Amino acid sequence: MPQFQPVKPVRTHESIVRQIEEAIYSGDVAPGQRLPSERELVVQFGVSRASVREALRDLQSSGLLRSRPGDPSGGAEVQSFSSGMLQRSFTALVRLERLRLHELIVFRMVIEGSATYLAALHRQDEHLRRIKKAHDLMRRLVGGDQEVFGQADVEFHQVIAEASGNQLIRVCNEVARGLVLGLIGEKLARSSDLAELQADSCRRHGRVLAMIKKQEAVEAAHLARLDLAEYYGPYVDPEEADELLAFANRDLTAI
Amino acid sequence: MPQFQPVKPVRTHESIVRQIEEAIYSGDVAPGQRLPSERELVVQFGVSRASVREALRDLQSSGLLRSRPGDPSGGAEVQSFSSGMLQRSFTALVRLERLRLHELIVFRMVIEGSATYLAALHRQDEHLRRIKKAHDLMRRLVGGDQEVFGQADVEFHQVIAEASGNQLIRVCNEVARGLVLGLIGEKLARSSDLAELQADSCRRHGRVLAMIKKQEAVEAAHLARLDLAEYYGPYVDPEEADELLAFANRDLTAI
DNA sequence: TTTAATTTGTTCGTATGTATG
DNA sequence: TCATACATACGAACAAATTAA
Repeated sequence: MPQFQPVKPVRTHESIVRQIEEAIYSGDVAPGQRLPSERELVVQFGVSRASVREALRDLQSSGLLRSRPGDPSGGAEVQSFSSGMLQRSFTALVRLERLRLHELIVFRMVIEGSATYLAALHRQDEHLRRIKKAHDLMRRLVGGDQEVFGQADVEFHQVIAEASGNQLIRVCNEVARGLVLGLIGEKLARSSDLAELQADSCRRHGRVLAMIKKQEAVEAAHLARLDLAEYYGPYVDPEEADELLAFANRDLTAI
Repeated sequence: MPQFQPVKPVRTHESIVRQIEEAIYSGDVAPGQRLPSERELVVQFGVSRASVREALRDLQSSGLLRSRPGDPSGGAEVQSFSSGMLQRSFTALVRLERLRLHELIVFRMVIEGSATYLAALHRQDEHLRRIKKAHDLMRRLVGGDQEVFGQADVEFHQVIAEASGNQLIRVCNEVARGLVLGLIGEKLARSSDLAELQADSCRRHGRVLAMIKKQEAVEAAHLARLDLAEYYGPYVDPEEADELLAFANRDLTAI
């Protein structure tokens, strides 16, 4: 007897999604290029307009396409990767599972620590220059608007993540940062001693920068984790804050 | 003059998606519960069925809903979180950016190393029992079918990730493993010296298990990274394999 | 086992808003 | 201003699938 495989009915829009996905991933249509118009796809796939639209909606939801009305230069545009889709998935995890801030910060420490470690090893002069530039900007902005200061802060971490040379780490870092700020961003901006927080942050970032410059990777990662533990510690329970500090110092306590 | 904010036209399906998302995230409808039927939603939202369907398609694409035809007990079912949506996002990153296997393995080492570290600290007896059980099963399956052996292997890593107590790390570990296996899974299954590979894997896993049992977290993480570096090393360029080994030994070389 | 009811899946036709030349 | 090509949205209808009487 032949071995039959279980089948499940394949929906119209699903096979459209699969074909378009494959066309994108195979490089048949590159980011920036455009698909045929909906009416043209109706002809090519031999299905109704609604089915084509549902397939396109699926692909737009997952960030691969973007379409807007009244664009005569073609149909939906293939998008290059953006962390938006990942952000949405992680947000679903955080909100569905009711994750605690403590857990997000541990994850952030894992990713940022590794990013910093790799950045210290692989950094180019150009990276170092951009990190230093972001740090200088932060120092000049101490005492000012938290929104603006935060942008320089983000740039600092972003360049380090880039310098790690690992896109998965870079993207995860970006997402993790967004998740944490989504939970306590407004609380942070309304701190009474904002200027002092900013100054502390600058000092700690400076120490990380120095270790990256000296290519002392383990210590750079340690300081990066410590930075996060101290920065976000006030927003979790005291015993959780202690656990964050212990996790930050993991390598040193082991020696 | 008042400060006007830029606006962008909001699509019909978008505001439907937002409302349903909010209903899910606020706990108004919990996973397992069902939304009203499409025709009922048409009435409630006051839009056409096509718009409702496009919104539902969006939410199904992001994994929050699932609907199937002919179920009189209600409409789309709210799903609990699954890593499927994350897997899809990461796959898009890997394929759009043409990521190399080396990069995936480094990411996997970061996550699995941290998971193992945390597991060694937080493990309960129940975790230890399940890890040991998975390891015993692996040892019995050496020399057998790689598919079956692989399942026990996955269980081993899965329990460790659970024992870490961090869901973000657990999910990332699951996804990262899927990505790597998606790239070299079939290559691995067709190895000539499969039994030897499996035996080596068992030995290394045993060492990790011993360190988790002794709660020596740093060494457990080190061995977990080393396991991956040695296991996947043959599938990347020689100099990349050396880099993986160096990354695995990072803590020890620093001492 | 059959039937009826309810649901999603799919199609067609039509009308409208929007951007480009 | 107009013509054109596009996405957006609506309404009605039928097909297919599932469940329960």
